[in-house]
Amino acid sequence: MTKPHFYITTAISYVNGPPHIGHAYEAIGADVMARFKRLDGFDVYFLTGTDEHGQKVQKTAIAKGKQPQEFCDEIAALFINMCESMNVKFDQFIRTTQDSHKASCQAIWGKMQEAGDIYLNKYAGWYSERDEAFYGEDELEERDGKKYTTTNTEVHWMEEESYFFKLSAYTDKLLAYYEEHPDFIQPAFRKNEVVSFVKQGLKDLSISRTSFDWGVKVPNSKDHIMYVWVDALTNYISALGYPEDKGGNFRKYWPADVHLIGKDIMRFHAIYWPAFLMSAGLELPKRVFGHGFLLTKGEKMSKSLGNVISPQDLIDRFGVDQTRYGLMREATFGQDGDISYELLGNRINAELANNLGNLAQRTLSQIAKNCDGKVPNPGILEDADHHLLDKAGQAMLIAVRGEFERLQFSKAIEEIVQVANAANLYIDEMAPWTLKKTDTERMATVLYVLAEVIRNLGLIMQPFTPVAANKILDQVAVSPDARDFSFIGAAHALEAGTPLPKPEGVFPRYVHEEAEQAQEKTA
RNA sequence: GGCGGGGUAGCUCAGUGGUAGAGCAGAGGAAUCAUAAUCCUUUGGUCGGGGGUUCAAAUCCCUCCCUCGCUACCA
Repeated sequence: MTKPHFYITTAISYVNGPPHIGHAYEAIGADVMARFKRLDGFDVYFLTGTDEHGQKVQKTAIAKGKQPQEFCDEIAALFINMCESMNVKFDQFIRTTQDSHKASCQAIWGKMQEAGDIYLNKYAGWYSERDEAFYGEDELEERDGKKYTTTNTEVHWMEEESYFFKLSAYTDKLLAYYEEHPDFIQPAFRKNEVVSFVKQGLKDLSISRTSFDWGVKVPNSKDHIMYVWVDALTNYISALGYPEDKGGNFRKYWPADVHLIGKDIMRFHAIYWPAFLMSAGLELPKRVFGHGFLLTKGEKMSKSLGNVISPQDLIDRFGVDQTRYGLMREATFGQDGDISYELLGNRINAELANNLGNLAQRTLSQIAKNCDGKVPNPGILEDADHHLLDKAGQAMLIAVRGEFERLQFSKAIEEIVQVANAANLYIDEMAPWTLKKTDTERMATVLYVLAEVIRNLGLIMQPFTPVAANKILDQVAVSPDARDFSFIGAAHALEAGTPLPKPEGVFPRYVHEEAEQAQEKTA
């Protein structure tokens, strides 16, 4: 039986600076999704990488006395390290300076040209070198006979020969596509924005430059290089081997199931990219999902405000699993979310340490002490037992899967937390510590049911907290080859008598700095 | 300016005509297996302002205020 395929991508990160929390957030989101799908029986391909061309990169490199490629190598390494430190397991890290990528860009360019969608003309306008962008007259202000952008960078009038893409020809085709594929753009409110933008009518797009040379050469042209979009967006297929497809990955994984991107680049993925693909006669991705940004105390993070929370800060403070969980939990994916050390710390303590971690610890330590350190032998199950087991089995998987289909990670976690809640309620009602004195058989049954719930929780938590979830599974002696989601539920329940290792906490409480300081004072 | 979201408990949000809800935070209690964790109870809101329709409005209509997003070539 062949597995269904699932291809997920993040945006490729521009190498004009080291990774920040936003990059980590997106990478973790994609990784959580990829892990879920792998565990749920899919053949997953997860792509991320870096966008390395452009005038800004070239200039920054030169300013630092480096060759552009050398500079890109350094920054790309930082992004790869960030993924590793966040336990983000991609299948490929693509870089747009790879030869294979360049060849792919030239191939899709050729296709678009064959379709008659590329023509040569002149692009003229007010250009800011620092921003690498043209500005409209209305976006500028004049001082001392010079023109400046609102961000206070000087602009010059520039005329440049440029290849154009006939985006205007795709207005109706795109609108029809959105209509026929209502889930193509998500969240839904982003779709509305895109549709209303396209409805205004689209202008042709300048897709080449001659003013610098750090980019992919336009086929059969001496001095044109491709400009951003054709180059950057093509990574999603160049990574799969388009056009030769020697490894068969393109055939296998394209079209992508999800392009996971930031809300700020929605337009490029929901308009330009589909138009390019239509022009080249290629299939369109199934879904483009724009996530929100992370704010802190309601404000954008910025160096000048001094409120930057870096990926490394979070790992140092909370740990990798906790950081992944906290980010996926605290914000609704698709909307902006507020994070702070306090919010994340509270969330981690309330849900991971107190609710889930302590549930495992209190159950397993009772088993260790009172059941000879083996999976207890259950007697006849009562209604309450069945009820809890059902809730923690297929029902939980189905509910969580439903949330994953919509990339609602926070809601998925809510479903899981509810099960842990129910288990805490159950353990208090059953009070196995009392049964120990009155009815050891019933105690064994209760502890068995709880161990089984913990097994299911360990399984379902793997996408979010891979290391800790697997430690939990180790503690209930689940074989490494019995950890995908097909093992959730009663059919693969724990076997009585299986020896268990000594229990150990997996989600330590986070002690807030304030509390730490207070402790030092009293000490 | 145009178009589109929001404004409900301290915080995050659910709730589209019929006695105001959840989680977290706060308060009190129970229990003592456990990571001072858990469980129970509980304080707390003229549902942005005003007007209207209705037996009845957070929910429908009008108006005003506030806030956020989109409004093309940095990514």
